[in-house]
Formats: sequence, C-alpha cells, structure tokens
Amino acid sequence: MDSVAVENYLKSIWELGPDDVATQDLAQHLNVAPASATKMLQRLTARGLVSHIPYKGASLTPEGQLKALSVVRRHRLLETFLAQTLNLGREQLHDEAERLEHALSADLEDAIATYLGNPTKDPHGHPIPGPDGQLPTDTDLLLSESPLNQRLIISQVPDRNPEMLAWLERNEIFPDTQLELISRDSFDGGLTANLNGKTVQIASSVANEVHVSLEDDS
Amino acid sequence: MDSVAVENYLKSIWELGPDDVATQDLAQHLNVAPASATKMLQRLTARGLVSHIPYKGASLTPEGQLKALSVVRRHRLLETFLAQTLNLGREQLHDEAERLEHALSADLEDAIATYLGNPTKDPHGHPIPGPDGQLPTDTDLLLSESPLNQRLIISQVPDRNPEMLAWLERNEIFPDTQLELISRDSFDGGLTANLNGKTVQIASSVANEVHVSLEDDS
DNA sequence: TAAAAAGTTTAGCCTTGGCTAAAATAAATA
DNA sequence: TATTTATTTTAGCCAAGGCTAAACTTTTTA
Ligand SMILES: [Mn+2]
Ligand SMILES: [Mn+2]
Ligand SMILES: [Mn+2]
Ligand SMILES: [Mn+2]
Repeated sequence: MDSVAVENYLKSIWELGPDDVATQDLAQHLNVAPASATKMLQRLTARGLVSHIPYKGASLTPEGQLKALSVVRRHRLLETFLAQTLNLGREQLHDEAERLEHALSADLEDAIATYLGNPTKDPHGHPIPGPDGQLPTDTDLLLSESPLNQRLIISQVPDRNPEMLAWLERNEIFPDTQLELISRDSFDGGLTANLNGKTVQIASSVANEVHVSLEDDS
Repeated sequence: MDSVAVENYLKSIWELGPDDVATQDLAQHLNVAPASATKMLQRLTARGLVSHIPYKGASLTPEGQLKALSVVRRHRLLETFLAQTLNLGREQLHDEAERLEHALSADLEDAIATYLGNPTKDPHGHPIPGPDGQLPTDTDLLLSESPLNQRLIISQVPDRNPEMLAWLERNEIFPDTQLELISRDSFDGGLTANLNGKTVQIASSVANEVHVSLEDDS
C-alpha cells in the first residue's frame, strides 16, 4: 500500500505534468520545502514510479501514472458522491476529497461508482478516469482563448481555489452554463461576457482556469 | 491535528477501558508489538491524553476520552451513512469506516449527521456519541446472560468480526430481531433459541458478543 | 516462599517524511 | 563571456511510529 504522501506526490506530478515537472512547482503544489520534494522524487524513482533527471525535471513512469490516475479517480468519484448525497457546495468538495481519497478501498470505490452510474465527469466538469486509468481526449478550450460572439458552454471550473470557485458560483458560472464573450481587453486579457442576459466582467486569472466547449455538453 | 495512529490508540483504549487497559491487550487490538504500545502510551501521557501507570495499566484523561469519543462518533456515523446510501453489507462497514474516520472534517461530520437525521445508533446497534461525546446509559444485557423463555430483542451485534457477522446475518440475527431462548447448555453455555419460528443453535462465543433488550426497541 | 512464567518496559535500531543551511548547477544578465 | 541570480540538490538534523532483543516487574506455580 502506498502512503498518503506517496499518493499525493504522484497525483501532483500528474497534475503538473506530463513531463519535466520542476521541483519547485511540485514543492509549492504540495506545500513542502523543495528539498523535501527532491528527496521524495528520489524515493519514487527508486520505486520505479517516477523518472527523475537531476536539475532537469520529473515525470511519471507508466506504473506511476496508473497509480496517479487511480488517486484522481477516487478523488473525483468522491467529489461526485458527496455532491450528490450531501449537497455540499462545489467549493467544499475538493478539500474533503483530498483526504478521503486515500482511505477508499477498491470495493468502496466500485460501490460508489456503481451507485453513481459510472459517471464520467465530476461536479467541476473534470473527467473521471476509468478503473484502468482511461481518460477521454479532452477537446475543450480555455475561456481565455475562446472566440468572441459565439455561444460557449462552460465545461470545467477549477477545484483547488475555493475563493475563485465561490465567485464563479455567485455569478452562475459552472459546468453547462451558457455564455457569450462580448469583448476582450487587449491589455490585460479581461473579458466581458453575456450570461443569462446579464453582463459579467471576468478577470483573465479566472478565464485561464475555466474551460469551455463550443458543442452542446460533450 | 492528531495523527491516524494517535486516533486509533485513543479509540482502542476507550474500547478496552475504562481503566487499567493492559499493554498487551492494546497492542493486540491494534496489531502492533507491545513495545510499540508502551512507547505510544508514554507519548500520549506526555500529551495529557492518557494516564499510564507503568506495569499497571492505562486509561484516558477527560481530554483523551473526548477525542476517543469523537473518533467513535465519526466511525459510527460513517457506518450508518455507507449502509444507508450504498447498501453495503453490515460486515463490510467496519473496515471502511476504520480508515475513513480519520479523514472526516467537522463540516462533513455535521453534514452526514444532518443528512441522516442525527441518528443515535449505527447499523450494528451501537450508540453514536453526540457531538460533545454524550452517550446514553446502556441498559441492555448480554445474550449469554439473558433469561430463558422470554421475548428478547437484539440490540447490538459486534462489528469487528466479519465472519461472526456474516453468520449472524445468515441467521437473521441483527438489531431489532426478536427471539426467545429455549435452553442453555450448562456445560459450554451454548444456547438454543427460537427465531422467526426457526430453531437456532448459538455458540457461547457468539452469545457473548450479542446484546439484547427486554423492551421494544430502546 | 523461591523459582518459573507472564507481562511490561527499556535500549537500540530502522524507515518515512518533514525541515534548514550549504553546496552545486543552470539560467539570466551585464 | 563573466558574473550574478535562480533553481536544485546534498548534508545533516528531527519526530513519529514501527520493530527485536534484553532487562525488569509482577504474578503464578511448585
Ligand atoms: Mn490527497
Ligand atoms: Mn473536481
Ligand atoms: Mn481507524
Ligand atoms: Mn458499528
């Protein structure tokens, strides 16, 4: 069995990857000192889960990737399960799942997936990897790079930033919301959008974290 | 925040207590070597959670007891929640809760309790401590010490022994089941009981783990 | 009540996963 | 290109929580 720390490192490397993950970025993502990340990368390399080239960067081996995706699957299933049963707000889900994901047996994972009807997206719109790590190829684009004057459908919102998520929630921006971009500030990238008849200003920091699709659903 | 190990030790001491908990029993309960238990008892004593008298035994301080009861509450809420939402078998619940109990925030604990309508018993019939550690005084008696020829109602079955639990389940012995004892073997304490018209033989090892009440429900 | 057995603690060791400070390397800048 | 700066790694330390073997108490038994 992998420890909580090992699972968190693998998941973070996956989230920051696919390759040349910088020690500093990894350390920051996990709230540890860079030296701690280096040491763990060495341990994970010794275990065959990571390939780390000193001073260059780290990436997951196939085995490491499989384990990372298993954590991601548990995380997203849990978010979906908690949202569905307990009506937790989208911004509370992540932190709970972050801890519960390490305490889920294969049996319970299966039971939850079955209960939910094997969902393919979590409440933030993130794809849920299959039991063997399968992920659909992602075709949506960033809101910050989307065309103006065209119907867009929100496909993904971030999950790690409760403040941003709360703001998005207040402005009714979440998966399946429709909107249309009216203008883009050429200086700072800020957007003006039309959403349910209302006009909303969207900062570029936000627009960089939100994904949209042009098609209906996906 | 208390570690998983600390929470498990506190809960085990509570389960084996209330006082003079033997090092060996504790170690066995937690599947660690006696020397490991001694060391942890010393750490917990230094933290004011346990009072340990060398060569005599250990007990929880009021603060330690509060923390132990908080773990027990989370454990039993989780068992109830999993049973209700996912229809897990009574014998699968314990092991899952054993790990999840350490990953539950106060918020999620509240949400689950509210969702369940603040239950006072878990699926094994064990009382669920209140948010401040309150527990009703337990008035039921052991099946092994119950009178013959009288209507009895199962109030508690064990949760840590999947085999025994599976046997009980097969024989329809679980909370709220009615039964009547017909005879007790004076040599080994084995029981013959009448249950839903059927006659069942109950070993004394089982009868020692099952609680009953004479009143309806409780 | 002395010896043996059982239970407990101590001593010493190990791994994991943190940290800081210093050294090494790579990247950026003058 | 030489130097400064940023990034990364190494070295050395620490606490938690395991373990085994040895020492010490307490309890049981002869
Ligand atoms: Mn996590
Ligand atoms: Mn998510
Ligand atoms: Mn536990
Ligand atoms: Mn229970």
